[in-house]
This record gives sequence, C-alpha cells and structure tokens, in this order.
Amino acid sequence: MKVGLPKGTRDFLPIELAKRKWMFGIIEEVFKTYAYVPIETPVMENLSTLTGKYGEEGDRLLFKVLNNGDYLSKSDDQAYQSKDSNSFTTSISKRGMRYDLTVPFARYVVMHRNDISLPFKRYQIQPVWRADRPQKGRYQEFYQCDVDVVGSKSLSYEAELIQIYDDVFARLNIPVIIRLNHRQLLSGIAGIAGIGDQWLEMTMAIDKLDKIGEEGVRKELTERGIAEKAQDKIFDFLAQKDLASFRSLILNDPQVLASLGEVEKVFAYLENLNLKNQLQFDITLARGLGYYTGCIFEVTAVDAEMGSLGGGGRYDNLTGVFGWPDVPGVGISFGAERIYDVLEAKGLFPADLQNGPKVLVAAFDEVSHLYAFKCVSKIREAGIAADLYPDPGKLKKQFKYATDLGCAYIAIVGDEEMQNNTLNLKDLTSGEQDSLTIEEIIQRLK
RNA sequence: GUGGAUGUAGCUCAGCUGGUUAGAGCGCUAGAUUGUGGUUCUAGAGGUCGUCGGUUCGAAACCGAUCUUCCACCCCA
Repeated sequence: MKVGLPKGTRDFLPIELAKRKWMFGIIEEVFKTYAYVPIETPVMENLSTLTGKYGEEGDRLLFKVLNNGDYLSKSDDQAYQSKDSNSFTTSISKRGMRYDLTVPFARYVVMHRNDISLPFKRYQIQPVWRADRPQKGRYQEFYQCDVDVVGSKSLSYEAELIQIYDDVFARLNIPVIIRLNHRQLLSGIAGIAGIGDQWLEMTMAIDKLDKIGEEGVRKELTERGIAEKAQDKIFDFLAQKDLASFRSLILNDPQVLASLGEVEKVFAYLENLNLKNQLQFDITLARGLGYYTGCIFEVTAVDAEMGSLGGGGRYDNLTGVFGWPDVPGVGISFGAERIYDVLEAKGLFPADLQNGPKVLVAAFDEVSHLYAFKCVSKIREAGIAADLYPDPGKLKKQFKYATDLGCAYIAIVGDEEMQNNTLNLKDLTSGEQDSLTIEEIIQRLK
C-alpha cells in the first residue's frame, strides 16, 4: 500500500502543531479582548449555499461532495450526454465543502436570527477548502481566522477591525502595512471616468498596479475595452496618495464624497490611538470577492515575500441572498498558513514552546520502575505533565528520548534514590542535578 | 483552468554522451560506556532511482502518460 496525501494538504508534527496553537492562541486572545464570541459551522454546506457567491472562478474552485447511494440512476443523463459538467455536477452532488467562513456565517446569521442579538460579533477559526493549484503559501486545505460583526453600519467597527489587525501582528512581532480603501470610491472613479458600468473590470486591472505598473494596467484596461481618455482620468486619481488631495479631485459627486467621508471617519476613530503598524489609504487596493460594498482592507508583511496575510471589508447585503435583506456587516480574515510561514521564516516562534512532558522519569531496574510509576503518578496529580520511560535500564536511551520529546527535566530512580525516598532530578538544559524528594520536585517544576 | 520546471536512502543532494554490485553528508541503530543525553571514535541497517508503459543487447539516465512538489499566469489566504 502506497501512502500519500491528497495534493495541497499536510500533516502536522507535534512541534509544528505547538507552534500553530501558539499562533492561534494569540489571535484568539485578541478576538476575545475585542468582545467577539466563537462559533463553528460544518465542514459541508449545501452546494446551493455556496455556488454563485464567489464568482465564476470561485465555483470552479469549490470542492463538491458526491451524493451517497445510487447517485448515477438519479443523475441528469441529458447533461451527461451533452457534456455539460455544471448541470451534471448538480445532479450528482448536493453538498460542497466550505470555501471560506464568511458565506457560511451569513447563512448562520439568517438561520439563527432569533437566537442572536444584533450587532452580533463572532469569530471563527476553522479550515476551508479550495481546489486551487497549490503553491508556496497556498494550499487546498487551510485555516482562516475570521472576525465579523453583522447588524450595524457603524464605522467604529471598521476602526475596531483595523485595531485587531494591528494588535495581532504587533503581538506576533510581524511588522505589517494595513491598507484601506472603499469599494464605492472605486466605482465613483469609474463613474467620473465615464465607465461606470465597467467599474469591476477597472478595479481588477488597477489592483495589479504595484505588480505590473502603469503600462501594464493601461494595457489591460485597453484589452477590457476602456478608452484611453477614461484611462487618463483614472490615473489622475490613482496618483493621489492621501485623502486630502484625493478630495480636491472630486467635484461634487455625492456618492464619492460620501464614501470618502466614510474613510475619513475611520481614520478619525483611530486618531491618536498609536497603532503599532502602518495604516495606509490606498486607492489601488481592490479585493476580488464580489460581495464587498464599503471599506476594504488588506494586510501585507513589510519585509517578507508573501502575498497578503489577511483581508476583509464591508458587505452591506450578504444575508440578502439567504432571504434576510439589509443586514449590514463588516469583517476581516487572517490567513493562518501564510502568517505561520512568515513567523517560521523570520524565526519568531518562542524557543521554549513545550510540546513534550515537563519531566521524564527514568528507572534503573524493574524494582525501581515500580517505584518510579508511583512517583510519576504523584507528579501528575500535582498537574505537571510527566512521563515514565517504559523500559528500565539503559540510561542513554532514556536520556535521548527525554531530549527528543523536549522534556525540560529527567528524573532518575535507582536503589540509592529508593532508599533515600528521593529522585535524582536533572535539568536537561543546564546539566545541573539534585537529589530531591517528590514534594521538592513538584515544588520545583510548578 | 493555462504554461514551465522538479522527483535518487528518513533529510539535503552527487551519479559524465545509456554500460558491472547506485554514492556522500546529516540522521537512525548498535558498541566503545551495566548510574548520565548533547562531543568523539568504530561498526551496521536503510533504495522496486515517484508510478505505469515504451525505445534498447542493456535505462536512475532517452521517449510518453500519470501523480507530487515548486514557479509564472488566473485567482486568492
């Protein structure tokens, strides 16, 4: 039997999991501090809940779950004959695996609207699945950490979420740039440039400005059928680096003015609050997911070659498709795998992440092994992680096992120790050792 | 989904234009050392050369398919 893993998925070693838990712990702690509560949703959703929410591209990346039973006899034979994969798929698959945490959350809010009170602030740390082609920092199974609040239009939440980004990355010691933009500012620019109906295409093109430059963006805009005159107008706006100069370009377009006012208000909330990371208004920031309607965010590491470490935005009508219109919401997501990779690359995990027991007890012979078993029990009763090596005898083996496991101490028991009612406790890092009673050891290891 | 690279011991990698029994370092196991790990020395184990098929007297090497990983797109965390 040849063993292997589906592509884009991974196992985690004990030390890796210790690091991940440390990272998730910090993120979760910040979420709780800002008064968000945890929820969970199932791995699978009805396919109808997921399809159409992420655009055509997203539908292609959805993992579908094959129906149980004799699914072929109930399949759409006509779709099969005409090689229509989409129709055929829906006839043999009614469930899919979650693609992100936001859409399932929207479904959750609608279904539990009588059990939650608005504004509802929740966080959710769970894996999601995408049938994307894997690359570095890009997997088919990966964790997202989402914080969202639904049921309020207050821009104080935008400010709060920026604070959460700032707080988490400061605690993780990763310097980041938090970029902020507004979706309607983008559509407003498109309107002023006379291409209001093509604003989404414009957005996708200018999103790449830092990657392909002005020339590249212009080329792409031309390919998308946007006239040169309109392009010039667009680039007038893109050249503006701050809000004030941006404002001077907007004549009297009420929609754009209002959006700009929203961005300004977010900055006003954060004024004098001493963010530890850089917050930047960036008119070129665009985010793919179709459902954002207001402010949008993205976080990138200052000095690491890694895509975005997180993103989010305001979606004023996400629950509408599930039958509950006009519930505004805003949220952000942390990309756990990428943050992990940055932490690893920069050596930012604490060195003392304890993944093994605090102490390993080593016995010298069968008689002392019986005694050692009772010692381990007492240490465990005191709430200290302790283990007993199963085979008495060779100390070399027991030492090696203790080191490999990451134990801080080893406690050796032989004739001498049994007579004196002690154990020989050795600090594996410093090499110091003492003869101590069980009580003294518990005191020392607490 | 498109284009391109990659795969040899647990890990990192050698292996010439196809030619005896496929190597090294690290790691692993045992011993030196029957009350002390990390250092040192000695010995040892470990490979269907990603998989399947083809070309050839002969394939780790050449060709095809497939899978994995990686890179650039697309998109995204």
